[in-house]
Amino acid sequence: VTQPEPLPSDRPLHQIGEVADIVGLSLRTIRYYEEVDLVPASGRSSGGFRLYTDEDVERFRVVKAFKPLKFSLEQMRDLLALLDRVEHGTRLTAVETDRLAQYARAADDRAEVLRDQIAAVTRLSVLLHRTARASAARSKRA
Amino acid sequence: VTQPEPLPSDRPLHQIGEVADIVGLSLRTIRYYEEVDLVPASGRSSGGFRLYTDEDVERFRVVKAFKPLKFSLEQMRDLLALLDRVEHGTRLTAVETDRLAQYARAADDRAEVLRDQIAAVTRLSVLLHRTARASAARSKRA
DNA sequence: CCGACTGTCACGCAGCGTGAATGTAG
DNA sequence: TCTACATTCACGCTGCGTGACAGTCG
Repeated sequence: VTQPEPLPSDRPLHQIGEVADIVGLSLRTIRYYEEVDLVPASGRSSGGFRLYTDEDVERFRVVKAFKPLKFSLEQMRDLLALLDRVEHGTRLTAVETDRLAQYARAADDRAEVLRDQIAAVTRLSVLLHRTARASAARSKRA
Repeated sequence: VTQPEPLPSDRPLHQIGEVADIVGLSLRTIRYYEEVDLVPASGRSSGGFRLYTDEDVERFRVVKAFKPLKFSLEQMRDLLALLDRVEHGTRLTAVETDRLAQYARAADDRAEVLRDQIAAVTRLSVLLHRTARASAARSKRA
């Protein structure tokens, strides 16, 4: 009972500026991701404009989400490929499933680091606020 | 009723490797921060080794904490200078106090962005875990 | 035909990593 | 004297920013 696949002609195609607005990446970054073979455009207009499907947009979202995790290009490519294959209903091998789980754990670990950073930043922020207030109070008293 | 300042000779001096271990920065990074005039060494041994005071270490901690906030070098230098002056008991002008408060608010804003990133990462992590589990289950069934 | 959008170079910069060759500390 | 730690070049890399100049879209 598979859903009928929407025809390619049904899918809206986006040009680069639209994608940039949607996902919040610069044009340069989007082009760069193509340059390094991370998220190539699905097509080109007759005049040479890059055209992206909604799936492409989703890939950009994934990349953006994983960017702060500092994975290597190699790893990002691998991860995107795995997700693509899952999306297309392809069966993953045990090894691939394992890699997916590893990425998930790696993400958890790095998220932990990010949380620590936030904690440190927050502490400093509090200190700054306090210092600023104290400094303001002293100048009032004078 | 000022506390008697501890003599410089009382303060322990650290060489670069020790500092690196304490704050968790690479030697290269520490030298780089000196190169760009962010945290210069307080002194040098007779043979040319960089020597750092506990205050210097604290400055490295501040820089490290603010690193994920992506402030410019200019801003980091300014902030460190302000904190130094506060530390030394120097009165800040109203303008400076204001800048301090602005940095604090900027830190809050950027921390917010970091939180969003973590949320996005977490969502993706959950998805990955789930996908991996589903994939594993299917291969078992086969 | 106009203005907004996009294309491809190509240079530049931050923030380090990574040697190599040499000197210092204890 | 040994060796662990430090020094200064200096080149390399990633991840884009930022024009410049030309072509495309509607």
